[in-house]
Amino acid sequence: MPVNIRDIAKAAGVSVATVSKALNGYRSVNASTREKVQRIAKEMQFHPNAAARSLVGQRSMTLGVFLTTGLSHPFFASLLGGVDQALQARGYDLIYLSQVSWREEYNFVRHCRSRNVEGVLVFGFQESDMDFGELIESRLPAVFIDMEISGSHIATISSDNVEAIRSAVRRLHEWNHRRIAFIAGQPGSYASRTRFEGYREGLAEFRLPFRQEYVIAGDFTRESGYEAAKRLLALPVRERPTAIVCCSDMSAIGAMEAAAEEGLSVPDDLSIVGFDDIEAARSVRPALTTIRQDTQSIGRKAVELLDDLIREADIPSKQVILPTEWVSRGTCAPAP
Amino acid sequence: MPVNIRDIAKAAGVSVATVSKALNGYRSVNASTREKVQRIAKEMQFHPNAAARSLVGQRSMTLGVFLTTGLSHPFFASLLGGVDQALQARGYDLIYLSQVSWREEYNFVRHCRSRNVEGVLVFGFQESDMDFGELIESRLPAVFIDMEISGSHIATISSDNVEAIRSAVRRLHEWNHRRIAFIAGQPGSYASRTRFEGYREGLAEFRLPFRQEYVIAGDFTRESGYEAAKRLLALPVRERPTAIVCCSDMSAIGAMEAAAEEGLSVPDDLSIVGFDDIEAARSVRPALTTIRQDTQSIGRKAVELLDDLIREADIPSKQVILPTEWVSRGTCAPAP
DNA sequence: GTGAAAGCGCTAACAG
DNA sequence: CTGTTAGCGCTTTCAC
Repeated sequence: MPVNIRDIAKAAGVSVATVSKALNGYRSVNASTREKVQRIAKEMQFHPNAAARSLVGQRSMTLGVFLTTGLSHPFFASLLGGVDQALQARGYDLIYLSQVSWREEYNFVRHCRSRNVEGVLVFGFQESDMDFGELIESRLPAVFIDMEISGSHIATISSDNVEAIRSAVRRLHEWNHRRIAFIAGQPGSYASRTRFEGYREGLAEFRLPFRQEYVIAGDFTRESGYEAAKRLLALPVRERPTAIVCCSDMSAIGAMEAAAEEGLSVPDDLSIVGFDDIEAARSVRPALTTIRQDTQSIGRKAVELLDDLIREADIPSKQVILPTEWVSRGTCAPAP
Repeated sequence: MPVNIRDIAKAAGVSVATVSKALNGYRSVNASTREKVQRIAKEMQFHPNAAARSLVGQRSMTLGVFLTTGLSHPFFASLLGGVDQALQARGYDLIYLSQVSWREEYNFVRHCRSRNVEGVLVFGFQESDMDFGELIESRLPAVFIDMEISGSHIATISSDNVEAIRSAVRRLHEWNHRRIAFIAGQPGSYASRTRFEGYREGLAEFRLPFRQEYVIAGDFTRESGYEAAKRLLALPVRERPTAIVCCSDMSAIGAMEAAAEEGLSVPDDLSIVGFDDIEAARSVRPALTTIRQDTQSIGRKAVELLDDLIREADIPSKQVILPTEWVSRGTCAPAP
C-alpha cells in the first residue's frame, strides 16, 4: 500500500498528469502548483514505482554488475565503495548479475533486457575467459574494469599499470638495483600483461638486460608469490635479484616469506615492491612498499563512464586510465 | 526491441492470454498448444519483461542485500557464492541496496517498496549500529546474518558459535591446557558475544576458573589480535596462557606474530585456535588450526529462508544455526 | 497551465 | 480450453 501518483493527485486537487510533470520538474507547470505538489508528495512519502516507470519506456535506472569469483579479491571490496558513491550521485540502483546467467539457454544479455538493465559493469575476468561477443553486438552499454575490450558503447577503465611499474623500476634503479626481477600475475590477465609491459619498458629505459629467468608467472596469490620468490632466490648468489617487483601485494607478501626462509633480510638484502596497497600491506612486517591503486576512484569513474555511455548518443570506444601512487614503506632500500 | 508476448501470440496464432498461461504452465491450457507456445517462445528467445510482471502486482522476483563496509571481510565473499547459488535455484535477482539509502529523507524501506523488492538480506552490521525498527514494522521479509533480531517476517542465521568455541575449549582441555585465553571480536557484535558465551561455557564445563585478564577485546583484525596477544604474553610466565582461542583467523594470525616476537614456539609453547577458516589460515606457517564456518551454506540458506518468509503466510520469527567444523592444522598441541 | 486518454507488457478475471 | 478485456502506476501526446 505505498502511496501512488493518484493519491497525491487527489490530495493536491490536480490531475495525475500534472503531478507527474511537477514531480519531474517540467517547466510547463505553474511554479506554485509544482511546489505544492512536490510538498505534498514529500509529506506523503511518495516514491514512484520503479516498475511502472521502467515499463512506460523510460529509464529503469538500473545498472548490472557482472563479476566472477574475483569478488573475494580485496580489490573488489574497495571498488564497491566508489561504485556506491556514484550510484547514489547519479540515481542508479545496482543489480547483481549471477555468473550462471551467462549460459547459452539463459542468455546474459537477454536477462539484462528483461530486467531493463541500462548498462553493465564487468569485472573480475580475463578477456579470454568468456566470449563477450554477444554483449558487444547487443550494444548494451558496458564498462570493463581491468580488461582490454573495445567496441561501440564500450569503455574500459584501469590503473596506469605500465607507468606504475616503469616508475617502480626507475626508483629501484636509482637505488642502484641492477638485478630486478618480476613476479607476474595470472598469465593472460590484463593487469599482469600491462604490468609486465611496464617492467620491460622500465628495463629498457635504463638499459638493463631483460632476462627470462627473472620473470616468473604467478596468479596474484600469496602462495604463487612464495613459490616464485623461492625460484628466484635459488639462483646462484651472484645472479640473484636484489629487488623483486610483484604484481600484487599478496604475492609480495608471499615473496617476503620466502626471503625470510632463505635467511635474507628485507629490505637490506632484498627489496620488494607490491601492487594494490591492500590492508595487509600495512600490517605486514616490515610494512610493504607498494603501488596504490585508487580503487575508490576506479569504482566511481566506472559508474560515471557507464552513465555517460548510456546517455550520450554514439560514443566511440573510450579508455580511462587512472594514475597510481607510490607508497613508500619498509621493504625497499638501496641495493646491497 | 526484445520480443514480447504479443509477438509470440501472433507467431503461435493464439491470444496473449493463452501465451501467458502457457508460459506460466497453467493446466487450463491444452497440452499441445502449451508445448507449441513454449517452443515458439524459446525459438524467439522470449523473456518476459520483469517490470511489466512486477507492475501487474505479481512477484518482482527481486531481493535486496544491505551491507556495510564489512564487505572487505573474506567471509562475505564466500557467503555470496552460496547466495548466488540459491538465487539461481529460486529464480531471484539481487539488488544491492546502498548504504546511503538508509537515511531519514530517503528511506531504505520505501526504496525497497519503490523497487518492489520482496525481501532483504542484511549483514555486516552490529545490531546497535542501526535502527532496524522501521524495517521490522514494515513487515518486509528480512533475513539477518550474524545478528540477533526478532520480529514477524524476520529470520536470522548464523553459525553455532557457542558450541564451536565450547568444543574448542574442550579439545584444549583434553590436551591438558588449563590456562586458556580468549581474544574477542568487536564488542557488541553478535559473533563476538556468542563466541564469548561459548568460551565461558567451556570453562564452566571443565571447572576452569574464569579470569578477566585472559579475555581481551579486539575487533577481528590482525592488528587487534597482535596487540591482544602481546598483552596476554606479557603476563608473568606462570600465569601466561598456554592456549589462545581467537574470534577470527585474522586475529589468530596476529597472535601468531606476537608469539613469534616473544620467542614462543607455536604450537609447542602456545596453542592458537582461529575462527572462519579463511584462505590465509592454510598458507600461514604453521598452518592455523581453526573452526570452519560453512559460509557457502549460510549464504544459500539465507536466501532460502528469505524465500520461505516471502511465500509463507505468517511465519513466526525463525532462527537458523549451522554447525561448524574443527579444522586441525599445525597451531594446536598438548600443553607444554 | 492543465487534464483526458492512450499505452508500456503482462496477468487475471470473466465470457464464450 | 481460448479469447476479450480491464487494469497495475506511470509518462506523454494532444486537446482544451
